Amino acid sequence: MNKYRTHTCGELSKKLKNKEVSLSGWINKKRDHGNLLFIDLRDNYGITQCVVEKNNENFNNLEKLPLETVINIKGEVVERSKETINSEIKTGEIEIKINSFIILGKTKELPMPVFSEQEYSEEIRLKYRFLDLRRNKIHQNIILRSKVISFIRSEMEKLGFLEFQTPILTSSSPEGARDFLVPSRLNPGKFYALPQAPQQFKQLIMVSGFDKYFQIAPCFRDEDARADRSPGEFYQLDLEMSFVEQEDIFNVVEKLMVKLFNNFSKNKILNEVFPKIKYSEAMLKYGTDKPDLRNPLIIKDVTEIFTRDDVTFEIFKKLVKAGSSVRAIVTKQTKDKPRSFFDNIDNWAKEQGSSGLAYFTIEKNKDIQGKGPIGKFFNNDSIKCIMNITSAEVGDTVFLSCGKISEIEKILSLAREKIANDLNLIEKNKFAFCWIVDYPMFEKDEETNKIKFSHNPFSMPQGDLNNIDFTKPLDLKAYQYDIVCNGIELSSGAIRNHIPELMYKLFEIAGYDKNIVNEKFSGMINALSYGAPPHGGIAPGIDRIVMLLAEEKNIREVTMFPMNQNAQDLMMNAPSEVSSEQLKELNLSIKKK
RNA sequence: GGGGGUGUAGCUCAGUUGGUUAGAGCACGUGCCUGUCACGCACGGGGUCGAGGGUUCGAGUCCCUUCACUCCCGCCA
Repeated sequence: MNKYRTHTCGELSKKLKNKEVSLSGWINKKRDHGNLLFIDLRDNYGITQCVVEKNNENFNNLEKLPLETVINIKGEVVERSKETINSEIKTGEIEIKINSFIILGKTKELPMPVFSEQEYSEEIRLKYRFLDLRRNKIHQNIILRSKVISFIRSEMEKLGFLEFQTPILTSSSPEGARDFLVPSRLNPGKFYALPQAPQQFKQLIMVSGFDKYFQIAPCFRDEDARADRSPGEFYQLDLEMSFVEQEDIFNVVEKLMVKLFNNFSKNKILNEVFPKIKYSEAMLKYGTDKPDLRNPLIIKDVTEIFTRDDVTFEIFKKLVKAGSSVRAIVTKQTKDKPRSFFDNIDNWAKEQGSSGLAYFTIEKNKDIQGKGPIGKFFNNDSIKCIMNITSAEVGDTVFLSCGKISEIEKILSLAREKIANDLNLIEKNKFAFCWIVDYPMFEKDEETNKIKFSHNPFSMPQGDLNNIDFTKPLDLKAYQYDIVCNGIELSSGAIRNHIPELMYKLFEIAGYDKNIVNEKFSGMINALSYGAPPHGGIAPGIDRIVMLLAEEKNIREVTMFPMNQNAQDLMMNAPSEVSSEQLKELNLSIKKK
């Protein structure tokens, strides 16, 4: 017999009544009646109530144990009387009558309670993560994460994918996020980089003829944190397939996501065939390439209204003349909302750094008229024209933003979310997936005015490969796609460019000459020159998938040992200083400030 | 790099217009209590009010600086 336990704290029932058992776990909670003491013993599997009476020789010692002490108890399984059954817990029909106990792990005074549903400061949670992780909600989140990953592995294997590991120490690449660098001892002055994704390796795996690859891959990017973005490291379901077109990738991922989300959540998937939205359409209708489709609000372009003579809103008219655009969000039947509702939104928009949101409500007496701060600038005809474009009706409110397209896209995208939340328009408990497709190959850098890759430089441009018009690079579309759920970008992927000449040409447009490409992407460009199959893939973010399934708003809630916003591990004290010997070996010196 | 929020007991928080000795719940300690499951009751210990400076007869409260955590912008092929 194992000296620590015969059973776990989650499995005992009436079937074992009157049996002698041994349990080990943490003291979750004590209820001390003076002559009768209840101890809730907790382990990974559940909670079992243990009871001891005054006449037992262990009573006084057990009474003194602080919460979270780890003990082993030996005792008898007793069926509870009807009135004392606790239906909240799995083992609620029995309790253990304690005969003896041993302390296995003492505890100091707790910096944070384990038995409590209160929220605690992030600082204390991260410093004492091992205590935080004992708490039920996050404990279950981490278990869910484990199950999700197993599920994905088994599904991928069923689909014929092979799992491979790729190097963690690799080379820095000029595109993309900041790299984490690792100095090389054997090669003084040179550095490895941690992979931002196994991008080149997975393509090399295809060139090596393995056909279908996947990996639960760690990715490292030295960028600032957000609620849905861990600083430093995160995990992707990285996958790549040979001899495929875009639709083949969609098929695999769509089916996997539907199976996964149906298996791990009760929330309904709104469209099991995910809608495909062109990038340009997404930017127009939602102002972002990661729209939350649960949100019914749609943005419309109404710039033309402000070229009409009968519209007298001179501020916007002047801006439009100078090249600005105007776009609108319409809220249904909001004419009776108090003034404060509208002003609130306008003020909020100003706080976001925009010039605010102009608005008027459509009313009808004899004629149709606009009511509200800017209502008077529009007459019956011009309002009808706006109603026509935006599908607005009498009683609706029109919010307007005017400015450079990139600016109004940004503010209206945020306003869509803000207004929908204020009006409670977002269907909770639903998953709304979509594909965003037809990304542009290039975009203009707003600061330098230079042309750069808009996403992945390894993507295949669309069109007849023998006859691509490179004279208008900004018009080039790529076989590049994102998958989005509830406004969260889950992953992006692409059909890759496997033709070296074409790759050189595209890099040239982005300002990298052949020599740089040969140097920076030597492994890949070389491989593509020796018979590369057409291939493509995608890499859904594991952390964000689990976050959606666990219905958490913050990625730390599904990450076992996360870093804080400043990329520090408060529990392990990372990053930390290193000895001068270590620095010397690496040929490094620290610049004093 | 920039903007917002928060910071008071081990933990979660309250603290009015600047005014006596800074409070509550949980945790901890002591005592009472034989059926609780957020057990109950009584008593007790515990505070650099994030730090520094200023205004004032008087600062947890007002002003300035700064630090920490967090959310957002930038950044994230």
